Amino acid sequence: MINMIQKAKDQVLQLTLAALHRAQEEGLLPEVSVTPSVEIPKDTANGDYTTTFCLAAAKAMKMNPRQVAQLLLERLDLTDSYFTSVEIAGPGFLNFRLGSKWFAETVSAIETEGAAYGSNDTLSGKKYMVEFVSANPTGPMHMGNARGGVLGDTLASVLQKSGASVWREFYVNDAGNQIEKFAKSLEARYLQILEGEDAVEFPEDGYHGDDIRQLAQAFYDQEGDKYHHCSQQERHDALAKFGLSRNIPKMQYDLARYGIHYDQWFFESSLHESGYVAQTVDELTARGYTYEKDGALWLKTSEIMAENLRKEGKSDEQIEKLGLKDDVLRRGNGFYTYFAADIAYHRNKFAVRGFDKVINIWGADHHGHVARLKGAMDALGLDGTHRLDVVLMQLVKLVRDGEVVRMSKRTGKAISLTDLLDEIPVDACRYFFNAKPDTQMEFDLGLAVREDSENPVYYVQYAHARICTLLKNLAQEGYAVPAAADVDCSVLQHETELAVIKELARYSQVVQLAARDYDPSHINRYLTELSAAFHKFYSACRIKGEEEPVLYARLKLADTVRSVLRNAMDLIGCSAPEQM
RNA sequence: GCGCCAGUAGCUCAGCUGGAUAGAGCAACUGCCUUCUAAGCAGUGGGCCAGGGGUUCGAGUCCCUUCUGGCGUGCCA
Repeated sequence: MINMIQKAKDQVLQLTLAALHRAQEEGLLPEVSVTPSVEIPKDTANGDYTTTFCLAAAKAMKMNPRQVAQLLLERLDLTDSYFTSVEIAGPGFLNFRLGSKWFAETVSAIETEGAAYGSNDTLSGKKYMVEFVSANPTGPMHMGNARGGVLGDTLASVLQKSGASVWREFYVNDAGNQIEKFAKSLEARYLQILEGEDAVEFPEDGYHGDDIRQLAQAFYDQEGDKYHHCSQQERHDALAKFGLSRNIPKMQYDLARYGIHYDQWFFESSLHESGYVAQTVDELTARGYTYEKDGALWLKTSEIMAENLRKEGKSDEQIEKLGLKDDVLRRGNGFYTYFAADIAYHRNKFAVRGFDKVINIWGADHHGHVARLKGAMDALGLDGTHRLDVVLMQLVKLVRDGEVVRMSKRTGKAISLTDLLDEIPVDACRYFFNAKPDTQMEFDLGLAVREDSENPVYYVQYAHARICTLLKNLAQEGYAVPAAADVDCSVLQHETELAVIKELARYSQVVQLAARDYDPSHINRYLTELSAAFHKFYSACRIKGEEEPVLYARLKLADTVRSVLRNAMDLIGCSAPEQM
């Protein structure tokens, strides 16, 4: 849990405040209530760390920022600190430059922490669930599921690295209307096999994909005409059960090919069978949040949401304009809606299984559902507003030869996740889909297929492989990687060497950012930047043939990069090959 | 109509929640392998940060507004 960036920042803060107090004791500067902020300049010409304190405080002090900076500068004592110099720059920045003490500590910290390096305790003790993909088991998964799978899995890893205990879950929608539709579609295909294509009409709103035909055929191969003349209910049940028994393992298999494994596959049907859905609806009724109208039971969604919006400071007029509507929980025909089951499911996550925080990865087309579900949790006294977070992921736009490819289960023309996996290496898929959730992505199939050395993942993998070979070669010559304690970091003076160490130090911060933003793409960018820093170092500095202190220091540096690259590649589920 | 997300180089995207001259990768062009992996490095060209107002020492970042794209607004899931 060592964060060298934070340690450096804290020290800049302390040094600045100490100088400020000295100046104040001497009566040269007035008291102000401005907290110094410490930043890392984009351009290292402006130092390694900088504080804008003088700029921010000058106004309150009614003084010139540079004048304030000068007074502080004269009172800054860098003895035994991480820094070797400070200077005033621009309108009044105080720029600090790191010295070898910090570099040595950084290398040593990474060695000490090993595979745990990068972890932090910001979420320690918290019980998280990440629910992701949860694709309908009625057909093949599509590109959006691929994105959601990668995103959810990596996010879960990032949260774990931040100290949380994380449960990965797939919600199987094996109940309700779409299962009915699934059964009817299978039934039509099954009867077509028995009676001929023209004898049986296919339902207009059924699933038209070839996978349905194949499932019906497989069912026929197994059961023959056993379900030809039975009751429709019996046939439906048998077909749905058969279809799911084939589709779910298929999904598990495909996700496993991506390196995605769940702690639990949670079945919607279990909530209905145990009566938990009915109980949950009763609980809402008991709390006064439901009413009956037109034979159906409704949830007072608009009332709950309006209350939440008022808490956020929205005016009644603004709320009025939203045209909030209530939702049906139990239909006129007595069946519970998907929404009712979903409320029960989330109640189960909080009330039964006790997760502190639940994160759902949903397609952006479900965004209308977010506030309603949170509101329903609030109504149940489970504080959905703060404990339920939904990451909305923009759908992937498929493009082939400049033409948009629509993905729809019904047309049957969609490129499935299986096809994708057959065409593109897993590492490339994981790296590509591990992108910022809320931007629309364009996936060019033509490009993806021939994506090899152009893919940024290879840039990172190459850096890793390069180091591994290097270490092997040096080992053969009798040069083993030294312990950090035996390395003299002060010989590392080249700009590229220092840049590598600064990059290495950023890792835990990056993990923390990814966890905070629910955006694991921070890790991707970091990997690219660390690799770039290494490649630059490698081009600028030789290792073999150097004087021993330099050779060993650089060897240690290369090995440290290797370990952090490996660490971060593991985190996002990409392999780090030792040779390419 | 209302709501959510987005608009930054030719393309794909960063920009650490307001800091210094807006950055990478790809594509284009120019150099660099008899010495640790050239799947690399160094360099060149490329920008009204969608438009307009505002807030302040300072705005790609915050507020208002217009435009463009995606999605949503079911007794579907």
